[in-house]
Amino acid sequence: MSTPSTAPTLDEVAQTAGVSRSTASRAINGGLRVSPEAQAAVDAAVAQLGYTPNRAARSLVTRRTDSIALVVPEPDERILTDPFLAGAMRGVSAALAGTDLQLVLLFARPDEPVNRIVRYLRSGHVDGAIVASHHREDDLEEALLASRLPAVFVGRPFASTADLVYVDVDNVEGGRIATQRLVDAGRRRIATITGPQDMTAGVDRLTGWRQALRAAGLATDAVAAGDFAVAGGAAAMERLLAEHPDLDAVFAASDLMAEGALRVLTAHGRSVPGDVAVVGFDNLGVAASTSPALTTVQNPVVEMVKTATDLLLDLVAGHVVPVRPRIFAPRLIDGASV
Amino acid sequence: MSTPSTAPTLDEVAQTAGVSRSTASRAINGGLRVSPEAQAAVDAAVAQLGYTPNRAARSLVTRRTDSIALVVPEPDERILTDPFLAGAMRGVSAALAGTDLQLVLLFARPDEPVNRIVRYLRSGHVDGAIVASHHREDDLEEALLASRLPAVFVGRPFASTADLVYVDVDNVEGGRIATQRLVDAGRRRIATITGPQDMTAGVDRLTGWRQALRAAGLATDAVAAGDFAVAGGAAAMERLLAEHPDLDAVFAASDLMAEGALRVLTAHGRSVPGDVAVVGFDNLGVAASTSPALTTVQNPVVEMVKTATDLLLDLVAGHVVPVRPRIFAPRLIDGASV
DNA sequence: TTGTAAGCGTTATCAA
DNA sequence: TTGATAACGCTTACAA
Repeated sequence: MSTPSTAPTLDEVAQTAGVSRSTASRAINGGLRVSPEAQAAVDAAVAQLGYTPNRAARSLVTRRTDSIALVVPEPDERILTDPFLAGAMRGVSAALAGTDLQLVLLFARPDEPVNRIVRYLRSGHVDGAIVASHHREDDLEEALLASRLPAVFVGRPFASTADLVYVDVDNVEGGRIATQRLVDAGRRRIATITGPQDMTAGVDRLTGWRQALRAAGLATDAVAAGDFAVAGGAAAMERLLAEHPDLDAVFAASDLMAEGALRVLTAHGRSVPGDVAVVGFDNLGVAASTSPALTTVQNPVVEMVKTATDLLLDLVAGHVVPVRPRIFAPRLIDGASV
Repeated sequence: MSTPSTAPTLDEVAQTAGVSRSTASRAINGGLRVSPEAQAAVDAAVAQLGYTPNRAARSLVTRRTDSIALVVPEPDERILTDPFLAGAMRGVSAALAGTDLQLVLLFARPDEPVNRIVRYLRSGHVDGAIVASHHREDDLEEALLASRLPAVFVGRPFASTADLVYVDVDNVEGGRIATQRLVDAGRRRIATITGPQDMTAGVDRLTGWRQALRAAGLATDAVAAGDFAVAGGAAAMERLLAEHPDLDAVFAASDLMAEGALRVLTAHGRSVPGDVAVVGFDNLGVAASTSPALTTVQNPVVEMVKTATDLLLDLVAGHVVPVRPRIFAPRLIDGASV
C-alpha cells in the first residue's frame, strides 16, 4: 500500500493528522480559525509526509499562481549580457524577496508571433507581467492591454501610453545633461552614438543630445547609429572619426557603446579626454571599469524595476493604481573621460 | 449575460461549436479521432471566443506543466552579467524553440533556505529542472535527488555524482591545455588566477594548471584566488605582481578575470604578451574584444546546455537516460595574448 | 467518431 | 472551530 512515487495529498495529511481536509487546508493556509491542537497535528503530518500543496489544484480554485513574469525581448547575446537586464532581474528579485512570489523569465522570441507569449501570459500561468526593454514592432503593448492581465512596462512604450502603467528614467533629460556637460567643458564639435531607434530609450537620449546642442547653438549632424552594445559602439565611433575627424566630444547612449568608442579612440591615437571627451549612459558597473573611468548618467534600473514590481503587486492585489508614468530623474556621474 | 471579464472555458467553446466538451478537447489537443467538420467548428469557436486553455486545470489532470526551470544560484551582479549565464539561457532557449515548452528562470537566493526552491520545484510548477553553476554549500543536489523531479546539472556537482545526470566541459583538461600553451611558448614562471573554489569549475581548472606545470617541472606556487569576474581578476593580478614580480605568464580561469588582469598588467607597464603572456577561459564574447585579443579555451556552454535540455526532455518524457556524465572537450582558441 | 462520466487536488461556502 | 459538499476547468477511459 506504500506508493512513495506519488506526492502526498491534502487528504493524506488530513488523515494522518486525524482532522478533516478542510481543517487541514485552513491550518496550512495561515491557520485562521483552527485550534492549536489541530494546527499542531497538521503541522506534524505535513512534516512527516513531506507534503507540498499542488499548485495547479490550488490555483485552479484561487485563480492565482503566485508567480509573475518578467518579459524580455529576445534571448540573444547582446540582450543577455547587457547590464540593464541584469539590473532588471535584480530589481524584480529584490521586490519579490519578502513575498513568496516566484519570478518567471519569459523570452519573447523575435521569430515567433508575439501572441505566443501573450497566450502563455493569458493561460493563467502568472498573475501579472513586467515587460522590459521592448521594441517598437513588438506590439506586446496592445496585446497585453487587450488581455487584461496586470502589467507594468519598464521603459516608455511606443503607443497607447495613456492606458499603460510604466516606469522609466527621463531619457531626454539624461541625454541633455550628458551633452550639456560636454558643452560646459568647452567642447564644440559634439557627436553622438545613438541607441536602437526602435526603442524609446534610444530615441529619447538622442532627442536630449539634440536639445542641448541646439540650446548651445552647436551643430547636430554628427550622428552614428549604435545598438547599445560594445561592438556597435566601436563601429559607430569608426564611422564618426571618418566622417567628422574634427570632433572633440562624443555622447554615447550607453556605457557599453562608450566602452567600444574608447577603444577605437585609443586605437586612433586620440587621447581621452585630452583630444576627445566621452560621456556614456547607464552607470551599471561598466563605467567604473573602463580606462579612463566614464563620466556617465545614472540609470536607476534596479530602483525603477523595484517600483514597477511594487506597482504590479498592487495591481495584482486588485488595488487601484493611477495610470500615470513613474519617471525617475537621471543624475550625472563624474568620471575621468571629460 | 455577457461577462467578458471571465476567460472563456472549454465548455463555452464546445457549446459554440455545437459539439461535446470531449470532442472540443480532442480537437484542441492534436485533433486525433475528430471529424474534419467538428475540427473546423471547434477551430472557429476557439478563434471567435479567443479561447486559451487554463493551464492549471490542464496540468491538474495531465500532471504536466509544459515548462521547465533553469535554476541559477543568486541574482547578483556578478552572476547575472557573466556570459556563462547568458550562454546557458541561449542554450535552453534554443533547445526549447521547437517545442511549446516554456522556460522558467529561478533564482536560488543565497539568503533563503534552499528548500524554498525545492518546494517550488516539487509543488508541480515545472516538469523538470536544469541546474546551472551551483556552489558547494548549495546542497540542491541531494534535495533534488530526493524530490525525484527530473533534473540535469550543468557543471559537475560536488557530491552524489553517481546518481546525477550532468553535462560539463572537461575543465581539468581545459586548464591543462591552456597552461601547456604557455609552457610551449617558453614561459617558465606561470601564475594562475583561480575561479571560486566552491565551484567544481574553479577547482578543476586549477587542477589542470597544476598538472601541466608539474609535467613540465615548473613551480606551482603562484596562485591567486579570483571569483570569475573582472574586478576579482584585477585584484588577484595585483597580488600576483606583488608576490611574484618575476612572473612571465598567467592562466586566468575565466576571460573576465583575464580582462581584469590585462588592465592591471598594462597599468603596471607590463606588455602583453611581451613581458607577460595571458591565457583565459570561456571564449564567450569577451576574449575577442580585449586588447590584445585573448588566447583562451573554448567553453561550449550553449551546446552543453542544449544537450542538457535535450536530456531533460528525455527524462521528462519518461525515457531511460543512462546516468553518466556528458563531457565536452575544451579547445584552445588562439588570440594575441601569448 | 462522438459523448457520458469520473476524476485530478485544492479552496470556499455553509450548516452544524 | 469543524466537516460535508460543491465547485474550479480540464483530460480521458469507456461505452455507444
